[in-house]
Amino acid sequence: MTALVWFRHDLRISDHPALDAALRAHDRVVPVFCFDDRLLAGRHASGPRTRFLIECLEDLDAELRERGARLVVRRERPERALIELAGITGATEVYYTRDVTPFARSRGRSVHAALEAAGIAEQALPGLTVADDVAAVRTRAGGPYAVFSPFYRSWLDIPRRAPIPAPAHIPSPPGLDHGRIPTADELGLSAALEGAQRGGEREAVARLDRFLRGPIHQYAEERDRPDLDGTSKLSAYLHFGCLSPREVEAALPRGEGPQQWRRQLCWRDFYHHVQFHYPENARLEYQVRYRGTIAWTEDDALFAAWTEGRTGFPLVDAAMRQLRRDGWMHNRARLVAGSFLTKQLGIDWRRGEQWFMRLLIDGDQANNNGNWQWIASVGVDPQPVFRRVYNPTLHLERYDPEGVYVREYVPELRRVPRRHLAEPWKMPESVQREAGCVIGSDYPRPVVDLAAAREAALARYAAAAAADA
DNA sequence: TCTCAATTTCG
DNA sequence: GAAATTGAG
Repeated sequence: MTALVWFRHDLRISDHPALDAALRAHDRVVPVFCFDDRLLAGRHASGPRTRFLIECLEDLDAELRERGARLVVRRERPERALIELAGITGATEVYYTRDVTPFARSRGRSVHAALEAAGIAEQALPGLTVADDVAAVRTRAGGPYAVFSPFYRSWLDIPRRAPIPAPAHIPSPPGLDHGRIPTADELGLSAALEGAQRGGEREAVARLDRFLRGPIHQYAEERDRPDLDGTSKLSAYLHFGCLSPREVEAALPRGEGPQQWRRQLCWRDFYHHVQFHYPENARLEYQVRYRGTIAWTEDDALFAAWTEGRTGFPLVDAAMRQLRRDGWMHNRARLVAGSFLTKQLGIDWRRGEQWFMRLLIDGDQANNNGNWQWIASVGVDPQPVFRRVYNPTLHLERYDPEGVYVREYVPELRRVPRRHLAEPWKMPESVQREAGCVIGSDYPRPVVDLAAAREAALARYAAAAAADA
């Protein structure tokens, strides 16, 4: 008997419950990946992320080949491709990893209908999150969670399954047209980013090992420092499932750093929980009082200054240029950049969400949407608005004290003395000339006045809440 | 996972 | 007088 394993963002062979279950129940297994135009050209299409995906698939195919199989690739909707392949191979069942996003679920329903009509069985297995079935976690009152801390406490108590080792051999039917992984050119993708990470399970494992041997032990102290290499940079690998979150958790050593990092893994599970229970969050504010009530600023010039990293605030500009150069941004920088767009500039969080999705190689619907709603103060885990208006000047002093991060990504500021880095517009003219950084020509003047922008933001939210009441 | 300013503590 | 702590928003 033959089974199909439908890969999506679970591009690994280690701790893959669906692959494991298929191998246990069937003599032959056909691993399949479908390039779906709805994703490649959809609202959240992304050249950098698709490039990373291609690398993940090439690596997965190499791992499968070492075990006697090939990745079967189709440029077709899974509703069609899976039925066709089942017909050719005589497969009686399709195995896949359960997903939570609205798109994955509606596509899943189409696939389900097609498989049912064709008389093919299906098996959905866990593997997307640390805890199996995060959707099932309930508060005492019986509802889904909307606050992180209590979710975290419950999450710690969820029983965990043992990680499953990678299979040694994957028997696959011979003579199958396995297709080909398209190249970046064939998909019409623009040039690769300068600093992008390389996709694939083997690269992911190497990075995880490096992180676990060193930086994770300083993670509690260094995680908010974009100038240090203190974070795991595993987000893209987790997004594409090159790493199993459960297996990663099981591999963590003891200590405060690992514990803090595990808590970050829980944020990921939390946002998957939220995405499952509140699919409308994909487009609407979780907090009903802010739906359609905030008077966002429609200013394309300001938005462009933000995306291009020329707001005049060094930390924001470094963050936005890091995104463009590397397809990745440090988490603390994401919060500062997100706070700046939505609060100080007063621009709709959805525009920021979309921009991030376009460039982030770790761009993930559940996490990105959850974090944007969080920093815009319109989502779950609510806090008073004023608590999430971050001051980019103070954040620079605190989290990039020597200016290493800012100087790396904003070369105009490289020769600006340390004491003027946070507020370069206050540099005396002689120092500006000396540093080769004349404000207004070499580096932009600040696009807003921080104190006034903060007050305007608080007023904007207060007016929105009042309008709703 | 804040910010700002007032207040207290310490050398 | 600077640094740490506290409290309000």
